[in-house]
Amino acid sequence: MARPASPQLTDAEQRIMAVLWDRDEASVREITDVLAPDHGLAYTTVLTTVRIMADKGYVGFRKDGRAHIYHALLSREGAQASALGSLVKSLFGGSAQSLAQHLVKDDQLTLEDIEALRAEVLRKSGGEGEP
Amino acid sequence: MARPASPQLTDAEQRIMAVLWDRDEASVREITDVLAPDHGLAYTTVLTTVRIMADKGYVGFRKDGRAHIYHALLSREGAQASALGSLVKSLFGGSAQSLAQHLVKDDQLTLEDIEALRAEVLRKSGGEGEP
DNA sequence: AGCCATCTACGAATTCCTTAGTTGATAGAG
DNA sequence: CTCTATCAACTAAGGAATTCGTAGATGGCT
Repeated sequence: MARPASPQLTDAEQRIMAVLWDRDEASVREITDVLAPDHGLAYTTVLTTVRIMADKGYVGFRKDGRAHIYHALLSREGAQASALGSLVKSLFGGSAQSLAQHLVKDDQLTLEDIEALRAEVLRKSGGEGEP
Repeated sequence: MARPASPQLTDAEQRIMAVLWDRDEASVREITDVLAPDHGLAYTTVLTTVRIMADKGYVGFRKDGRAHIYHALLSREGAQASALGSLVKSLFGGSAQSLAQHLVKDDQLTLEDIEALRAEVLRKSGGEGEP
């Protein structure tokens, strides 16, 4: 009857993880300052969230004087894959192609970007066992 | 001091919107049945959610006997752009190219898909003022 | 009418997000 | 050494979101 716990990173958690992925480790003060321009969250908000994330095992920390210095325990790639997968499924009918078309339509992918994607696909399917 | 209202569609709202976008209009019973295989939500859960969405102005409805038949009042494209934008920003450092590379790496975009994207870009930049 | 199925309405329980207020420890002044 | 200012952590509380059970209303069927 109650709301189930979120199976993947929530928005607040994502924001904080992004900071930790960018700089390997950071104090609550640093995270708050980095997030300030876009979100302007209170220090205690960030503190509470990272503490919960530590309880969940998403982040670890070491003590430096009084402060806790946090670091990510989840990979950026895994979180990206999870979030991307659920977005494709829920809003794009399971079609990654449909999502990509959207990016093109909004001018977020240039011709150069697409050539690079094409090269990547060819590299993958072309060299299939050759180091 | 409280959590601010979500600026965009939440997960539960997205699920329901996806159904309404697929079939123009639907009763609570229909939405519940469509969502059943993947999510198995109770009828009343769906009912409560669509009612809230109606309050927010996300969906409208007409009465058919006792039942309410709901229809979307938001465009699929707008929701896609909003969700995609925030995902790119939060997890991919603002780089749509990085997101696309991820799709390629996970074999979610085929060579054919990419050729189609390429054609689309060329069509856009090619015909630039011709009706 | 009376019964049954189905719908809406309401509210409880739980998680998530946010912040104010409190507590505790460290450092510096006297 | 004590007092105080500062800074970090912790606690508590409240609103938003999600889930579902229970109750009430309504229409069809015998």
